[in-house]
Amino acid sequence: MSSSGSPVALAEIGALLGDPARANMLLALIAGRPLTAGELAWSARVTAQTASGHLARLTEAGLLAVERQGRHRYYRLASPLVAQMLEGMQVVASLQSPPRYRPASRIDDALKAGRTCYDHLAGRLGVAIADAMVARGQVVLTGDGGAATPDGEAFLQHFQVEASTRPGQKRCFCRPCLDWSERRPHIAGALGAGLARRCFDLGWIQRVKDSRAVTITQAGRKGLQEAFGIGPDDLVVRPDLPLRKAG
Amino acid sequence: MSSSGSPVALAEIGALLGDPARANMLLALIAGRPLTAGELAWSARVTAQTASGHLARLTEAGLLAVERQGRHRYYRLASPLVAQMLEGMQVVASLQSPPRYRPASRIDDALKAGRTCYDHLAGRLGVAIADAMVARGQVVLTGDGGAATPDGEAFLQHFQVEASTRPGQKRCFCRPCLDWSERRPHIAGALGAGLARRCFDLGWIQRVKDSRAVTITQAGRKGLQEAFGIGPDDLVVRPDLPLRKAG
DNA sequence: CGGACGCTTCGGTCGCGGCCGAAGCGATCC
DNA sequence: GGATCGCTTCGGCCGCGACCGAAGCGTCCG
Repeated sequence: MSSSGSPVALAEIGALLGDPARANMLLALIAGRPLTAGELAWSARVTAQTASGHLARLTEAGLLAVERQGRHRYYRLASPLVAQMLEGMQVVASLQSPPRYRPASRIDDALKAGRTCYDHLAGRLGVAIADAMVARGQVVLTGDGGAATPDGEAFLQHFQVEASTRPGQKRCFCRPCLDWSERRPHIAGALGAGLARRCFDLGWIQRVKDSRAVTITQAGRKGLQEAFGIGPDDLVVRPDLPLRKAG
Repeated sequence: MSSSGSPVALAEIGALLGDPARANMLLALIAGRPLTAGELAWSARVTAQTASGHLARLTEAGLLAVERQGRHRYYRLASPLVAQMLEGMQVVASLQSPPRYRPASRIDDALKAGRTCYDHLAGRLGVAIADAMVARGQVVLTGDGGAATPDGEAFLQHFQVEASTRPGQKRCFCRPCLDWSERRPHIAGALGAGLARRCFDLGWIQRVKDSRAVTITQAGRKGLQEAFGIGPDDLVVRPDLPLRKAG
């Protein structure tokens, strides 16, 4: 009854995300692969009946979409906007007070290692490429923009990246995109998309079925080393924060 | 304990935003003006002692920053990222199930009418400008990019917008930015910033003190009509959704 | 110095909502 | 057909946390 947009609605979304079980379910779905109610119950560490209630609420709120298939029900995020919202919250969450628990991550190490972010690369791989190009003076990234240097344009031509390098057209050529898992920017825009496409075309990376994760092939390791100077060390997924004691 | 980034952290952020009182406080602060604990208590419709507890939690979580000034304590959002996160959630919230209550908004009508979004214009005004330029074939907007047409570049030169129109440099020249109050895109990037700056320089719009809201001057109404063909009707702030019954 | 004011801390009440066991329902398999 | 499986609904328990009254603390004023 008081302030802006829709105070009630915001609180409702917040309350929905405020329960650990529901948060776990949503995070499990952020990878893009539809999951059954049972799988989501497992990943939220609750019984099937509890999960069922949560899923009903999330679906009714429009955050999830559901599809029946035989005796299974497959749930997925209702829209990319939901994924985007979750990533925005993760960014803020990761800025929070220091260490904390450090819940060991598992399946999503694949996503941290490398994934697509719509049409460009993110995760450890995406950030490594961005770092390499910046370090070599091929690309400049600012707070909310970026550009290729003459050196960079030459490299792109040689690397055969297709991205209307003569910009001013169609879409943003180069901009930073904050990476929630690395907490540092990777390259988005036409340049990011062109780089990603070229890596796929060269067979350096492959999509994981039904997921946004990508894996680096043997050829990819060699190629990334030669083209960008990215070595195995640059592709190691580090834990969220350094451990106090070794595990 | 299961999936990605930081499941616990996400749930904590969600729980923080899940309480109507806290959501109201954050929304009251999204305008950018620091508010005292008492003002926030009022806008959340709770007593001072209840508000105090909420504010302590929000501050300790790193969402708010506080500054003592005499016997007052001024609270503000700790970072633009927090505002961004809230706007992202509002976008999702506004996509939710149909009408709902429609809590009458008041003070924030000013924000809906026109505001700055970092360095460019948003709200009804920002969207009206974007619509006008698109309709006149001066600008093309795509899902995540955009560009000026030759006609558009001529207009910008005539309108004396300073924005390294020869792009490829520094920052993204033109991209759409989803407007939570209008639910449609306005123009961001160097072009958006240049347009905003020019409107300020011409005295067409003025910043509201300590707020992101902007007001349109008398000269502005005339100028917007002449330069963009934006009439009074285009600047009317419509209710969140059309009313069922007229009020 | 006393009093008003802004804000926080403490203590106790109470209701919302998460949880699971048991039961119900539909689909699948043999 | 019966057995099994995936999921949902129902009912009851229980704990967390939002709320306010009262009291405490620091600041400003006359």
